[in-house]
Amino acid sequence: MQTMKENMLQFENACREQGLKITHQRVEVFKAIHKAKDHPSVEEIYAIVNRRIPSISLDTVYRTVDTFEKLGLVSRFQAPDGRFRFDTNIDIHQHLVCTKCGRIEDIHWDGLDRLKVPSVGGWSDLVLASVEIKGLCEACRKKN
Amino acid sequence: MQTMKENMLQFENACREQGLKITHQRVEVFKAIHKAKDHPSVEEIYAIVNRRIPSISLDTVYRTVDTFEKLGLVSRFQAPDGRFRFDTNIDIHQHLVCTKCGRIEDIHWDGLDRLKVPSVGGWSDLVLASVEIKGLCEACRKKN
DNA sequence: AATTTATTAGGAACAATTCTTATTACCGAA
DNA sequence: TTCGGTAATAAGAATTGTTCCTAATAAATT
Repeated sequence: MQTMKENMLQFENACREQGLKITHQRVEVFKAIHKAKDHPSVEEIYAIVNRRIPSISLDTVYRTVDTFEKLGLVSRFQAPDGRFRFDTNIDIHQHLVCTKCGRIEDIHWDGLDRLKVPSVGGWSDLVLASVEIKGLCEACRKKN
Repeated sequence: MQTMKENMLQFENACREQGLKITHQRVEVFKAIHKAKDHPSVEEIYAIVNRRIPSISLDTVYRTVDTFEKLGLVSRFQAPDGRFRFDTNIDIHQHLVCTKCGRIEDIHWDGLDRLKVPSVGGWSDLVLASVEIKGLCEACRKKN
């Protein structure tokens, strides 16, 4: 577990290495994603950052989040509703998705790690990219 | 492995059971998905069916494909490019995705079947929904 | 064949994302 | 510290994928 200060340093170093400018916008977007625990969408990140930089444009959030993904600072995946969602956890790509409300939660599936990704004729560099498990979350189950 | 004739019978029976009309459009969309082996998108299905029914609208393909999914005749998933793709194979949800060209291939991951989906506090009815493995397909590897 | 009712075509509407262009601001050099 | 070159940004237009709306059409039932 890293502190926010450590995260910021890591972020700034990654930018310098790549010759990217450390802009106000990038700093705030980075912080917003790191603080949010619920896999925010671009729209949600925008709403958060907008409170600190009212002039920021949605497009900037899109571009910034793209940049961060290329730097390996965040991971991106598609929720079943079709929107991109972002995560500072770039290792775990196993998600629980509620079939009712769409809520997404990270999980760690013990045993899956130990399983070797199968080799398939012709294909190379195979890497397990994402695992999605569907179910009913606590809140939705209680509603019934 | 089923013949197309068997598939058509299964399709027609499923429609009758649900009180759905067996329209020209539905028949052609069904055939198109079954013949295509490459997880066609709506746009691609439309292009194929359009050759047989030039007047068909894109919206009809969307609706039809929705209907088929509800009947359990096809499965739908999201490609990394964000578009829906369809598959007549409704059992296997393990896909290889080429990081270069986006090509998608079904695979069967032996061993994954035997793994029990983990139980997570609060959540219920958990079902493994999809597994995505990224890599480089043969064609793209040869290009390098 | 006529009637009923689901389905369709066509285009408008919508939502998420990307593109365009003039303006701004980061950062290295003076 | 100030300045200039250049990457990054704001704003909104454009694009893409999908869904909605309505009058017209065509399955299935009689």
